[in-house]
Amino acid sequence: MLSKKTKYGLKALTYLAKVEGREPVQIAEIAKQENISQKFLESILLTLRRNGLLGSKKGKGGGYYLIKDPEDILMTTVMRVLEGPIAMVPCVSLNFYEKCDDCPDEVECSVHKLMLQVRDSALDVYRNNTLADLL
Amino acid sequence: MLSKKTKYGLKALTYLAKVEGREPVQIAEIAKQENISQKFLESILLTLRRNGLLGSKKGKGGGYYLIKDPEDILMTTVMRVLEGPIAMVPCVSLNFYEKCDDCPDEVECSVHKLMLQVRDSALDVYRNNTLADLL
DNA sequence: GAAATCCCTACTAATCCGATAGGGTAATTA
DNA sequence: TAATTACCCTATCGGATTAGTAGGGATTTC
Repeated sequence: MLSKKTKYGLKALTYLAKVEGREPVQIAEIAKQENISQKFLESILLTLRRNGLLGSKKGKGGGYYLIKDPEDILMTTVMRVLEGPIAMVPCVSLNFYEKCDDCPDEVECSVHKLMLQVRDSALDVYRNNTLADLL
Repeated sequence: MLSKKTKYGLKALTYLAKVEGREPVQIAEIAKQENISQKFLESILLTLRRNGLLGSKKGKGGGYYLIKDPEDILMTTVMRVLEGPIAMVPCVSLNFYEKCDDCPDEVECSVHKLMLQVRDSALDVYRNNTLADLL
């Protein structure tokens, strides 16, 4: 299951991508328009900012804004930041690899074989979609 | 993340597919060979049986066995039985569809757009893999 | 009829998720 | 420079889920 964190994060990014110019948008506005708990959204936008996807401006007229063009924001990045590993098992993860403690032989493992294909197909989708493609 | 339930279930199916003839195999044997908690595995094999993927035989010399040829066991079926919906969000699920309670317009929703592609690519993998392909 | 084995229910410890609460800090504007 | 606005950060919590445990049937075969 996709976490609400990721779902809300994606919606917020989409919302910001639609904004004219690059005007900062307040958390409260996004939360209201997208039906998201404001405090929860706050923490999500914060992690997006920490990971270089958003910029923020404090004080009156402040808010969050996209730091790059929507065309340059890959879903691979977004998903890794919000959802974590793309692979369904650590033993087929590119960025979060971990050996299984059971499973003596990775090459022979049926789970490994299957999940490798699933990972590749998901990666394929994420690599071929930027934020701009979702508008 | 893939649940251990699914992981163990897949391993058990693979194990049974490798067995000569269609001799019943005891839970204890599979559990030991594949490093799985026996009681936990028991409940998994039970759901596989209830869903028509395995047969069982009681009494001495009993155990579990494949009820169909490995070539005829699709991963789509296995995944749905063990892991549940293939889609990451209910609003793009074929067999477990549910409308989002937020989200006024599904067609405009960026999450929907992206997850639809992910579902299709995963389905593609599962439809093109039978148990026989994983041996 | 005894042994082997499947079958079923209930419980639990640990973890994660989504959300809430509350206050601190920095920047803008009057 | 003071008030306001809005971001920033920490802590906490209820509920759901997961992975596993325990214990005891019920059935079949030898």
